[in-house]
Amino acid sequence: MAEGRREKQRHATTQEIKQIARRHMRDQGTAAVSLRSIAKEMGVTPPALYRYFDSRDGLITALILDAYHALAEALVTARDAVPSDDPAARLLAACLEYRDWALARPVDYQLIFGNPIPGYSAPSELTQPAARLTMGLFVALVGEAVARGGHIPDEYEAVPLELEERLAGTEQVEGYTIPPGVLLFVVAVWARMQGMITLELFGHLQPILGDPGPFYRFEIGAILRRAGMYPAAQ
Amino acid sequence: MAEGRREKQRHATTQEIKQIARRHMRDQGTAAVSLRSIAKEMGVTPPALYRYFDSRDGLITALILDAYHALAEALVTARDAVPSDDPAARLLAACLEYRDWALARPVDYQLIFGNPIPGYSAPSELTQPAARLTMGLFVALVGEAVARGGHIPDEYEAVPLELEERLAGTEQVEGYTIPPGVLLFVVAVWARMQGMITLELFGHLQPILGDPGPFYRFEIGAILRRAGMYPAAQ
DNA sequence: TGTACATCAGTGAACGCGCGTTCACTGATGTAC
DNA sequence: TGTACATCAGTGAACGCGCGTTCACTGATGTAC
Repeated sequence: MAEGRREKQRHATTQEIKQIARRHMRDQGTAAVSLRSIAKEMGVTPPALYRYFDSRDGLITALILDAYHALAEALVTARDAVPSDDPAARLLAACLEYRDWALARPVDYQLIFGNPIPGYSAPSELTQPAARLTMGLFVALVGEAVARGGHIPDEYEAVPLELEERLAGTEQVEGYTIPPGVLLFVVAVWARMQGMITLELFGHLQPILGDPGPFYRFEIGAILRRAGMYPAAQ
Repeated sequence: MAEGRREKQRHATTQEIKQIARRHMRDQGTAAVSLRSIAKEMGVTPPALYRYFDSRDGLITALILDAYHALAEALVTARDAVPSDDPAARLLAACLEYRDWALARPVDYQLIFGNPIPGYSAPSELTQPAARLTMGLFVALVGEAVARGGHIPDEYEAVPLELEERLAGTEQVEGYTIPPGVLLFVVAVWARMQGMITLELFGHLQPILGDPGPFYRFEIGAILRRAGMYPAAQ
């Protein structure tokens, strides 16, 4: 009887608070989260929320951590929807899900990759491990793709000296060792996704490209093809 | 006597207000700009500021437009510091300045490329022309580089149909016609710069790469080299 | 099964705060004759 | 060169607002015997 009725209730209320907070952020910007307005919507007095979070910052920290984990989970789900004997297809699925998730949950995306709240930033000892989840996932996917006939494009194999030194220190990701070229390649792909998505989220691509979706798929396709990691057409 | 003493004073005060607003944004986040705190720092009562801006939103709009123009100007200056008979070197200079400017004035960068202020976004009829300045500059630089022996990498020449249709509509930029491949290539380069810079600004690259500078230069170098637009070593 | 007690979710009043914006005004600065 | 007038920067009081957080409390829910 570890999880009694009270614990369940408590958990449900906690979730409700976070859910409303996310919606407020979506509707009025990430800085608009306020305990009073959440309480109002729940039909409860503001001090009641202090039973669940010790301060407004505590709530925000929880939202940020949730966002990290939700992103990682979404990527894992997308990856695992593809048979594990086709690593290229799994990698592609994860790359495409990255954008889909960002567009579906722009607030969570901003909590991770944008200035979360004025003057506030989540303690990095909490966010760093969460951030590693996503990197680790892509590193593993590229690693598998390389093992199955893929190859890092030339330019990432010839790592410049000043970069190589640094990368030697971070060779261990998620417990297993990866060559600097792979890590560099992953970071490069990651930055490209990031760039296209933030430009799209803030409306900079639409005036030029209309729907940015085809461009995203084109760019991802181009880089993966150059790495021999694009899934064969069915 | 078009610009009398009063006009000069007025202009100086307007600049002072914006300068303080920028500093407050830098120190406490972009949402922290408040007329009252600016007035306090200037040793003036809050209503006095209404002589210069008709509301808080008006001030923010001015800051955003300033940011666009400052970025464009910085790029032009960096470009023109390189002899015009070396378009590749000019292009590279502009790409590197893009990051330098973002790091030097992160607030202005966020005003352009991030969620400026909760629930507020500048009227697009004002920002769009300003945004075009930057795009136009890169388009022109790449155009010149192509005319001087550069070439768009293969993958951007073979534009997918669904993209080609849309690009046909925006072929005119800054008054002169550009082929879809060039436009696509420019957007791709832009997105890469964007991605690396936002990741760096929010501290996501440092845990992996240490100083992200070498990585940025490496990536820009790689894409420009592949396009035959990397300046010859002196 | 029934009672006494502990736990804990939520209340209601209050605190001090900074915010954008309005209004009628004062007094200095510039302009026209 | 001197005076009358218009312009305009800035004042001070006031408005109503929503905010995070504290505190002593009530009353329901669960637990131990």
